Amino acid sequence: MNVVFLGTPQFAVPSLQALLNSDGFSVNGVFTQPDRRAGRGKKFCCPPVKLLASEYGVEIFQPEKIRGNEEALDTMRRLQPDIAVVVAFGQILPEEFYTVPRLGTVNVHASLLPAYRGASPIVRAILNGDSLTGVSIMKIDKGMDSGDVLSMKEVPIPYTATAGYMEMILASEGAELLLDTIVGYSVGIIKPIEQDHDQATYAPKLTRRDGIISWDSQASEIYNQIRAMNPWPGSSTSFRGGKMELKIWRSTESGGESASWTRPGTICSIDNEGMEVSCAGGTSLKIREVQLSGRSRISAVDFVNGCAVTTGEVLGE
RNA sequence: CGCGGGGUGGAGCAGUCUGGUAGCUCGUUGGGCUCAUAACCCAAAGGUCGGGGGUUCGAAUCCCCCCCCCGCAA
Repeated sequence: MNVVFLGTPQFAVPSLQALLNSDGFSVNGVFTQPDRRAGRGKKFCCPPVKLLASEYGVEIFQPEKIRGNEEALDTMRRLQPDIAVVVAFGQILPEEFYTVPRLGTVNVHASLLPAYRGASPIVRAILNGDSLTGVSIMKIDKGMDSGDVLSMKEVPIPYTATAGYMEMILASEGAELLLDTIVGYSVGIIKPIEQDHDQATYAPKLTRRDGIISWDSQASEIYNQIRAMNPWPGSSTSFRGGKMELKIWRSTESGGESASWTRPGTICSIDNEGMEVSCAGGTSLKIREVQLSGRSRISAVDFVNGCAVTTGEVLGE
């Protein structure tokens, strides 16, 4: 079966790899985002999908925009795919494009649809403290992740999981499910099922603001935020009147309690595991790993020793 | 040529502007105190200050080159 693949970041790599490894499929072409100047020094940087595709000698296309692009449409027709697969491509496809393949175009989405439609389903699930998520394979339609679902697989979210970790797990689960699904779909065993649109929820793209910690929240909420914003954008807070910008990479919910009159953000105790910070409602969170801007990640203990942190100092101001 | 921060005993930092062979917290080792302790007290070990070159009587500190790490921005 001929396949055209559309994807860009690391999350899409396992799916492409699975298709390339499978005997039943022939990847005729790969669409991915153009190389961007990115990173320190603004060097050109290839999308991960491009690197993998070029390793296998697959034809690569990097149109700036697919919408309204006759050349891209002609290319798609020329490749004569039986099916197209989209995994975190980063562009909205026009109808005349995704309907070119005989079997249409399917998408791998990292949530149990219709929950968390949109750009960052994994992060939002962790942010909300969910213990269950999954991957869905659905048909692309005009809406945002609103197409008919072909298959889903549930995946538990461990209590300590970070977004980066779940992304890795879901990428490989998605790849596995993708292969089974398009095989089943192509022979007619799997039928598309319409989503319950009334139940849809949305996962908007992250901004840097989502990483700013408000200590006036429950410890559990901040704990989830710290996991969800790892590895990007990280959870940050200011310190010592804004002279220091502190990122918090790892915390544990010690179940500790702080006096309810303590101002949120106050470092109420320090021991050889980290520092206990008071949060809303008398809850507290143990900070274990931090990073000062311009420096590497260090343990909270090293931070305390190096910067002469004392109890009573307040984070977030 | 995107902006910026940093590389100092095992760890994390100060000292660099205003040159004079290095300091803090923690850790390590030994000893003491204690019923006892990741607590407390005393002592010790441990650094060619990222690398190279230059200026100087003298460079962690000033000048030039290189390597590595990180934050922002994308």
